[in-house]
Amino acid sequence: MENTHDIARDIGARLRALRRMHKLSQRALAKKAGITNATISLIESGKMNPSVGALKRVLDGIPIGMSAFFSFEPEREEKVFFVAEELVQIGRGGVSFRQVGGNLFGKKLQILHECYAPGTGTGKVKLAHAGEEGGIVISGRLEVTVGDQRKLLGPGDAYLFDSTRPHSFRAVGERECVVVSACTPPTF
Amino acid sequence: MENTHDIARDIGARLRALRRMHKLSQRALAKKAGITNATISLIESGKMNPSVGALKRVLDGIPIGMSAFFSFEPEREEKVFFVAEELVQIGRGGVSFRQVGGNLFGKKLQILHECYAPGTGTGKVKLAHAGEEGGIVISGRLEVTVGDQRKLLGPGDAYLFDSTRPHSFRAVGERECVVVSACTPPTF
DNA sequence: TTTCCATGTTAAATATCCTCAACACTTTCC
DNA sequence: GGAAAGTGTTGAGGATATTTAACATGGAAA
Repeated sequence: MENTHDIARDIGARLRALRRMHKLSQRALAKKAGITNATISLIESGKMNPSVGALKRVLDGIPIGMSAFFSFEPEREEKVFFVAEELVQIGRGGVSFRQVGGNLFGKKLQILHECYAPGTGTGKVKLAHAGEEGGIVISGRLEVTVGDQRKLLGPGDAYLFDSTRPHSFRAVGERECVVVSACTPPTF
Repeated sequence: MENTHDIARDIGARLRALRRMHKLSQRALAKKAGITNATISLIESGKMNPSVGALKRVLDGIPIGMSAFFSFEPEREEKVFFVAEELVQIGRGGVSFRQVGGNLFGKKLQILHECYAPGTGTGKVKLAHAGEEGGIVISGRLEVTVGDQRKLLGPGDAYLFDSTRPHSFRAVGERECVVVSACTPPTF
């Protein structure tokens, strides 16, 4: 459980890194943002939780969008190849999600190797989140529901839609169902 | 110039739409988020600027990430399902690319069902373009070159990298190689 | 009808953010 | 050296977010 304090420190670290990356002093940024340098100091040192409005004004001064800010992370060496065993397991129950890349912080693309046991799925509650997602069925039969549309897909069939539409997945038939899917931006 | 009030109303509208999409009452969401329903009411009606910490906790209750929340926008109607025959053929030579969705104008995600005849590939010239791409090998063996790294991938193995790095693909061995890949943004 | 439970809104009190002003420190320039 | 202007940090107080506890409305069941 991530508490308010952790969030503040996370925000602070991101802001400090970004500000330095743009070669701005706290005062310079504060002036562009229309707030005081003290606020920026407090935010960066993780000593307070800025309001969304205040953060927005600061980010406008850099400039960077809210969405980009929250998917930002200081650079590191990138891992490119992943053998099958390295795909991290993030599913549970009858559904198994194997993700390419362990930490997608700062990434724009999430690719999953999904395996549904017969009759299992994402549950009754529909998912809905920002972004776009799609996939291709490799084997088995997958029932996909998007908004009020529903369709049964077999091997070679595919789907692609805006993730803000409520959606759910369920494997039907007696064989397990394998799907390769992609999301942008990552949602887990 | 966007002022604090506009931001508050924007946040409120997004949150209300998302909450209803997930069929949660203000109180139900408040309980999951660990805050009071009054706060959610005030946020949704645009009467205040929540702190980032408070917003984060609310979004955790939905759940949706910060980045996704700020890139969220209302839905539109479009084609979602594609049977195998509808995947448009855009490959040539020994390589066949079957794309999900015919016209990707305005889309952020491109998903391909790729099939390489033994020994074929994307050619000697390395590709390099904006975006990010990844994929999972379904069958056969694929040699992937990214920058000065090269690796031979088999079924279940995967790759994920920034597309600005020069890269190329080639099927090796005697069997054909099948891969499901994704790009954001689309590059064809 | 009456009661009950759920919804969203709001006033007053408390907790927190944000600013103003000052502080200590370093770098730059005479 | 000393002044001047830069850096980030902190205390006190006014401004604002958040809680507590109530209010008003609406639908469902008796």
